[in-house]
Amino acid sequence: MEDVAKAAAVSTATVSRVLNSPELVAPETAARVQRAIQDLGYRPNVFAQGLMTRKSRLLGIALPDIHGEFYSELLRGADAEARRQGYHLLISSEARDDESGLIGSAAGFVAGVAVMLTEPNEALWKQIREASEPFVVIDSDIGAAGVDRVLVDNAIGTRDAVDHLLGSVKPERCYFVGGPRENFDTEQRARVFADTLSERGHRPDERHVRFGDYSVDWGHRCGGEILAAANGEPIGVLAGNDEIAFGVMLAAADRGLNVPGKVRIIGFDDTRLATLLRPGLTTVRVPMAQVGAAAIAALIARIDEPGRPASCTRLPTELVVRGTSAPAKP
Amino acid sequence: MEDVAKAAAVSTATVSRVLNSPELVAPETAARVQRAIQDLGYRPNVFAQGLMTRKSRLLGIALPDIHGEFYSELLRGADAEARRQGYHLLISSEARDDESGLIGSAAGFVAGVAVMLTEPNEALWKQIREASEPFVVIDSDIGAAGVDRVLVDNAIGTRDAVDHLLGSVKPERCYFVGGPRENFDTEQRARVFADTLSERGHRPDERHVRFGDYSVDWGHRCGGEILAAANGEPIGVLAGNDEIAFGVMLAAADRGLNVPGKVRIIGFDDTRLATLLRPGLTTVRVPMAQVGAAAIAALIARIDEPGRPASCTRLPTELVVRGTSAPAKP
DNA sequence: AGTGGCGATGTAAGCCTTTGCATACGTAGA
DNA sequence: TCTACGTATGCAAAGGCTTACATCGCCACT
Repeated sequence: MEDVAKAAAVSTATVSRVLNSPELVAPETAARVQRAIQDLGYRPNVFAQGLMTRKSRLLGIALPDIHGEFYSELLRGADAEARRQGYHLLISSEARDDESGLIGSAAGFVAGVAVMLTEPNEALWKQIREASEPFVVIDSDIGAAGVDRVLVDNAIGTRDAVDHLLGSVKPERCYFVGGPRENFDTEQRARVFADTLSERGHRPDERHVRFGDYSVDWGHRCGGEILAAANGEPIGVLAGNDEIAFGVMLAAADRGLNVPGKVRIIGFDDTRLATLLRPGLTTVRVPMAQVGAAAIAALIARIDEPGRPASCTRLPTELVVRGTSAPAKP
Repeated sequence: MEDVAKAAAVSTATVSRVLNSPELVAPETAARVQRAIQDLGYRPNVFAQGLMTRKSRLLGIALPDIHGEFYSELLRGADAEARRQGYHLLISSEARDDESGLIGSAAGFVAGVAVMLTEPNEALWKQIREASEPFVVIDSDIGAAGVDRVLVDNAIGTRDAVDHLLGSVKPERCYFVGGPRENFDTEQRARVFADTLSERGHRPDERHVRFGDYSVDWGHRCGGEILAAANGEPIGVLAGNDEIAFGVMLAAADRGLNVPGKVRIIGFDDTRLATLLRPGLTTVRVPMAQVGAAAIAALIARIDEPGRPASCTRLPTELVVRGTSAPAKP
């Protein structure tokens, strides 16, 4: 920096000002300094900057698990947005509640953290609240007040999915095969499923709303039980994610039941799998990349303006009709 | 830090030493300082540290594209290893060759960068070489000399796959349906495919070794052409990745050809898709998580010991036999 | 008893920026 | 012509840490 200052015949203070508040410096001087910067290939030292300003252009993102395309899509959107705004993204594959987690160990050198919480986690939640950095929460409804959040609006897609099912299946024949009971998304989807069905005249009981995990295996197993109980009458299944839906397809195949003829299946997430299957899986699209981008955008907004009121972004879900659901009645 | 020093009745220098070179400090003093650190919840300022030591505990990882589980698996392994060694991981979804890429923009505050290069990219390569940080290259054979590299040993898996195919298909009936011609992996796999077949008595021509892209669609299309030319005789296909393999399965299904009866198919990568398909896809497993971990390990080794000779880690691939290939002859 | 050396600790310089305050100059208004 | 103010720039402190060098006991040796 000193070299630049010398080359441009100014003080280091002016060089700094050219970089940080150009409006304070005379245009000709600024131009001269810029040239010197170019010529010497000067790049400010990030550490010194951080030391002075106590800010960094680093954002953390903590996911329950970077696994599968679901999260990679989220990461993709988040990274794109961060980059667009001149930030870098630090990842943590485990939203751990101990020191080894991002929150604990990155404390102090990230400007903020986006945390994805898919299940209640008191310890982690406490740790986040006590951290000094700004943060936003992804996909979690807890700790609602005064916290920036980015959510998936499961209601829209779920409602549409149920109505789509009801186009060709009786309400009593509709099932929801969810993921883990504690999972926020599954929980919401289950509730909206039940509510929508109730509005349409049939309150489903616990045999119609099932919880397990997000695996093909669970879908296969649960699908088998449901089909066994259905006695061949056409049924509709809304799954908690695409893998479960695929499991249900497998269960139907086991019994030689045609999909969508005898069993209409709708997945959730619209992962790659949904497009690959034959017949193509009707599913509810969840815009993960947008969720990631929105989270980063919200985080940066908070960093730039700490006093702003807490935001809550809801990204819409959307039913994507493919081959595993009967077409709506004409 | 000053507070800690005061609380432990030592100087800040001693506090620093306790943290960085405990062997220089008397055990009792160290204990006293540690207590003070605990009590006051002191955490060293990363920026100040970086300013002094010109080092950071940040590692960059640049991928061609963080997309799909292939890369997310890599990232997972890399992050785990980085965390284990007390580093943080900065991601870049695009290994761009301009300023906006990780290499350009993170220059100066990462201790090193792992770059994944799946195709030749002169500009990026040049940029990397000129960067001041240490770096390791993933999956790329270029710029061989003096550079740390982590590679996938495609040979083992490809050879095994070909031999597996030859267990029930004539050499003239074996095909390779690859991804992009320039892609390092596809290129290697194609070569080993051809070599192995040659050793077994049949040099394949360009009709038997095809290039396209890594998509289901290409597999479908190319598989269709191959099957059309095969006149119903049993054939074997080694695909450049699992998606292509799936495309070929689709092509077989179009023609009502049984898999593995009439068409034996082997994929590459062992992605989730391979386990989900029915029949299960025989495929060559590529240990992506290990690749990521090895890359980070190599990077840290280089950082710790800049003078060490360049390393080259080769992770083995392994044939995983499932349902789409005929069982080997008894 | 005197000295050399070693282990433990303190002192203070320096790492590179940012920024509050001071300075210098020029201009407009009185 | 003088004052007052605004604009462009410089000066220097501060930010938290590491580390070379200095210091100080203390023990072992001559």
